[in-house]
Amino acid sequence: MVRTRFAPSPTGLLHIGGVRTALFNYLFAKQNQGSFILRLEDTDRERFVAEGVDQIVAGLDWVGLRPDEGFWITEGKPHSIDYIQSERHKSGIYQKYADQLIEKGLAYRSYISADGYEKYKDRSIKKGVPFIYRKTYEAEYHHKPRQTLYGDWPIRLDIEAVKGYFSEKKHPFLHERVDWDDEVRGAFSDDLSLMEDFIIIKSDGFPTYNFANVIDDHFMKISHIIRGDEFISSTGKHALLYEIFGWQSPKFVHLPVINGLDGKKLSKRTGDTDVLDYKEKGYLPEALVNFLALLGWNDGTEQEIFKHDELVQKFKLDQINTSPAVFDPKRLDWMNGYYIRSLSVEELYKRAADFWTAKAETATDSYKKRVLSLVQERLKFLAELATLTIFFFEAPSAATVRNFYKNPVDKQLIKNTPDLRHFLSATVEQLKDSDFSHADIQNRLNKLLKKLGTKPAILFPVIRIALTGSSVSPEIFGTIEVLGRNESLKRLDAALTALNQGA
RNA sequence: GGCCCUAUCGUCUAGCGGUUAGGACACCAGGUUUUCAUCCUGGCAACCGGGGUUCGACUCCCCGUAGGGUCACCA
Repeated sequence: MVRTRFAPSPTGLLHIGGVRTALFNYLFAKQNQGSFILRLEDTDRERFVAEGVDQIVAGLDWVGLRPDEGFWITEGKPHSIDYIQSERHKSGIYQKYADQLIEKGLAYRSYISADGYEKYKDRSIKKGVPFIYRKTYEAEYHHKPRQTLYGDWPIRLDIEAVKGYFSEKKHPFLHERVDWDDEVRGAFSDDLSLMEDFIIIKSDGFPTYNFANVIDDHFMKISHIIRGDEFISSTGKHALLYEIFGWQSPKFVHLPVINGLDGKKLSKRTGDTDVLDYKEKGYLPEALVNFLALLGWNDGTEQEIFKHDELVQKFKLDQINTSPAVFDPKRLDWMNGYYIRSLSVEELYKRAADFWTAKAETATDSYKKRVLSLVQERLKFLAELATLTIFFFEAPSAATVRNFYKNPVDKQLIKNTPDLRHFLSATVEQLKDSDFSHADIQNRLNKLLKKLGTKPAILFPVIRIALTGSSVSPEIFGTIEVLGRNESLKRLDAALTALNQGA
């Protein structure tokens, strides 16, 4: 039975890297008809951010990674506290197993203060020796208030004792090293003499990550630990703990990091913002998911577009890459645009509901849908909708129109200086009797082209400026059609007036 | 610094001893009645370096080099 977990710490927001990790856990679980579990690792009471919890939940919900079990299930269902470490801590489970280790002589309460520890560390560094804390230092360090209340001092694992323990058991390797396997990178072997007596219970009584992780993964029957590769270096500690407790270790899977375009760790500047920022900018969750799935994984073919179900079906652990990937926002934009283009207008209309300008509010649904179908192919993300469609809801100002005629951007309009007034009035004349269907507009404008003896590259920009107050817009016939008879003729006339006033 | 990981176009990547080193994004050029976009066509562009192993290495091994991770009472 495959059981994976995503175990974020609410010390900040849910970022891109976290979503990718959650995604891979989710995909692997779903593919194997297993369970995807969401666990909250909130043992760091000092850096706890309450809003972080809601944001993580909202972020996962938005990208559609619904946990099967966890401190949050789905909307409407109650939260479960069984997956919140601070709540589990109340049951005394972590302390229980720490006490067990103390009884066996494999762990000890460490009476060295954080300051004292630092002193030892500095001393070692000066000597040029790696700093590896051992129980023997305890004797050297006579801290006065040795008999303090329970819980005031941290508990450390006694590595030397552990070595002895496994040595007595004639374990083939564990008295010297811990061996473990990574499903994507292969065998690892960590030298125990290089592992310090790490803390398993902090002085505030809470377990450390290294300890809580092992206890929880064991009791939650996690089969595969899929996490970022920053955890590779602490996995030896986890593997050792599993051996000590005599528990079967889950499989370890470490994912390559995601870097920014500058090759360094993702930062705010390079795209690692709150996932919900992507929602606000109008990225489609399925596009983000598709994009993220391809960061560190591919199915060996040239396919790049994978629908949700396809990802679930095709995802393979052994196809995960070992080298870091760079988050390229342009590629995301392309993929998002691709997904937007593949939406039906009806669906796009639903998705785009929050992205219209204020002026668009009064427009009818059908009008907005027609506008949408005109701009759909040029949207990279929904937040672009407002600026791309503003002229469909608001006539350009006389000054803007005048300025575009005075300082044209279009190449042909710079080279040639048509009689603007004549062109505009001829257009009005030509369109006056049109039924304003796309075909008829096209037909009439083509006739006009002949009549004026000019080229599309000259006439159309002239019309475009009058209609949109811009040198950029969707194709001209469609724009006129959607704008409709009244508005089109009105704007053409207004442009004429603007020109006369400017002269 | 110790331990560990990684290394194919600018980017995501295919390759798993013999290929004209493939695809996609980006970029450039041309085409689709005008712009931008879409779409189509074409182009530019890569095996970090040095040793081995081998008839033959992008592929395997070693050493460099570069980048990254980690050395917390953070996860």
